[in-house]
Amino acid sequence: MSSLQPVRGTHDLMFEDIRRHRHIEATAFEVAARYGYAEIATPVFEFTEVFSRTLGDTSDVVTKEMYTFDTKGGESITLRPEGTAGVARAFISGGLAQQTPLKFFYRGAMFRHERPQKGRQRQFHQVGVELLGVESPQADVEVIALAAHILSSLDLNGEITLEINSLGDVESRAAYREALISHFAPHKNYLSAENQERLGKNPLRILDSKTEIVDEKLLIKTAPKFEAYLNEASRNFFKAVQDGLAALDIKFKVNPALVRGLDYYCHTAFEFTTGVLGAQSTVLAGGRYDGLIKQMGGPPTSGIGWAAGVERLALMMREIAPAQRPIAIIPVSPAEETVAAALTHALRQAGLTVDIGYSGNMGKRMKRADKIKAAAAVILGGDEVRDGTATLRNLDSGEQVNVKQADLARQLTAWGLCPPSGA
RNA sequence: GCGGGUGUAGCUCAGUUGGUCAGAGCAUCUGGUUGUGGUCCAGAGGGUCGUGGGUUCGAGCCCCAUCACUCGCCCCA
Repeated sequence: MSSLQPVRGTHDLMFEDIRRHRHIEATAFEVAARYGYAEIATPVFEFTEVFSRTLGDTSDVVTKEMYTFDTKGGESITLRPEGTAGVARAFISGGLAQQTPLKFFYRGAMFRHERPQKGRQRQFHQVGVELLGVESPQADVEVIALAAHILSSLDLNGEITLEINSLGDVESRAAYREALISHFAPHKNYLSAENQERLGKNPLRILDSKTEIVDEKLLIKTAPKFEAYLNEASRNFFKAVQDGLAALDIKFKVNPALVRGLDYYCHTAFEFTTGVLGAQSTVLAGGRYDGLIKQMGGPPTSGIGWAAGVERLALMMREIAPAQRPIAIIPVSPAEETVAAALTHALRQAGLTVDIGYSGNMGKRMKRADKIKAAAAVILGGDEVRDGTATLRNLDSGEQVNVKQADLARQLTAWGLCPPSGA
C-alpha cells in the first residue's frame, strides 16, 4: 500500500467537484434560510455515547461503522456518522428547550466505515435540517416541502420521487410490532438468517428487505399492514401530512415498506429516491423523532428533520462553470512587469477578477489567457507604459482598443465583460 | 462484512493463443510566429504495464497475495 494514496473511501475535492459541493450547500442553505432555518455547526466528533445512545445497538451504523477511538485523556470519542445526534446534543447542552420552536440547517462531513461504492464513501458530506419543538403535522409538511424545494432548485439530472409512510405513535407501533412477530414467528424457517435476526430486534425492517426467495417474498407480502394498526390519532396525523402535501402540490407515494428501525422514530418517515444512482438510490431521507431528545436525557421535545447526501446529489448535477472569467494582464517584456503588477493590483482592488502569469513571452501568455478562459487581455508594452495606456483585447470577439489605464474598467463594462464591482 | 468485475502515459483507452506489445487519441512542452491566443503543421518529453511474490528460457498477458476503484448484497444520505 502506498502511503501517498488517500485513505480508502476518502476523496480530494477540487475543480468541478468542489464547485458542485459548494453549489449544493449554498443552494440548500439559501432555500432553508427562506423557510426560517438558521445554520448550526456542531463538532465533527462527540463523546461516543452521543451516538451509541441515540442510534441504538441494533443499528449497523453503531455496531460496525463508527470511527471510534480513545483520546489521550481516556475518553471515547466518535467521528459523527450523521448530523441529528449532534444537533440534539447541542439542544440539550445549550438549554434551548426554552426557545422552541427551533429550526436548524447544517452541512458538513460525516464518517462511516462502510464498504465504498459510487455515492457511498467513508468520509462524505450531508446537508440537513432539524425542526425542534413542533408537534403539529404542519412541521412535517414544511420540512418535506423544504426538501422538495431544494431538490428542484438544484436542477438535477434524473427523476426523483418522494415516498412517505407513517410509523404511528408508540402505542400503534407496539401493536404492529406484535402483529408482525406473530405473523412471521411461526414461519421463521422461511426467513433468511438476516431476517430471522431482525425478527428479534427490528421486525419492521423485514418489510423492506430485498429477497429473491419466493416463500420469503410471499411471507412478506402477506404480512399485516401497518395501516390497520394505526390508532385514530396516528391515522389523523398521517392524513394531515398527506393533505398538507397535496395542498402544496407536492407529489408523493405512500410506501408501506418504508420503515425506520429505531424506537424514537414515529409518525412520518420519508425518502426522496432516484433510479440513476444504482444501489445508492436514496438522495434525501428523514422523519419524525419525537422520542429522541428525551431518550438522550433532555426534556421531552418533538423533532423532525432530514439529511441529504451531497456526493449523491453532485453525481446527479449538470456541470457548474467557474463563477467568473478573469481578465489577463500581459506584460510584453520584463521591462513592463512592475507596471503590470501595479495595474493588476489596482484592478483587483476595483473588484475585478484578474490573472497574471509569471513567465513566458507574450505568445505564451496569450495562450495561457486563452486556456484559463479569460474574457479579455490587457496588453502592456513599452508604448503603453510610456503613454499611461493599455491595449485591451476582447478575447471572444478579437476586438482590440487602446485606452487609458484608468478607463479599462469602463471599456470592459462597455463590452459587457466587467461585472459590477463590489465597491 | 459477503459475492462478482476492473486496474497499461496527466486523461480516455488499444494491446490477438505468454515470444520487437510498451502503443493511440487528447493533454503537456518546443518550434513554425522574439508585441497577439483559440485553428493548422512539424517535433519532443512522459509508463518500475496498481503493488509484492510465483510459474516460465521468456509475463502487460498465467497463478497467489495485497491495495484501490467499481457492480450487487448489507446498510444507509
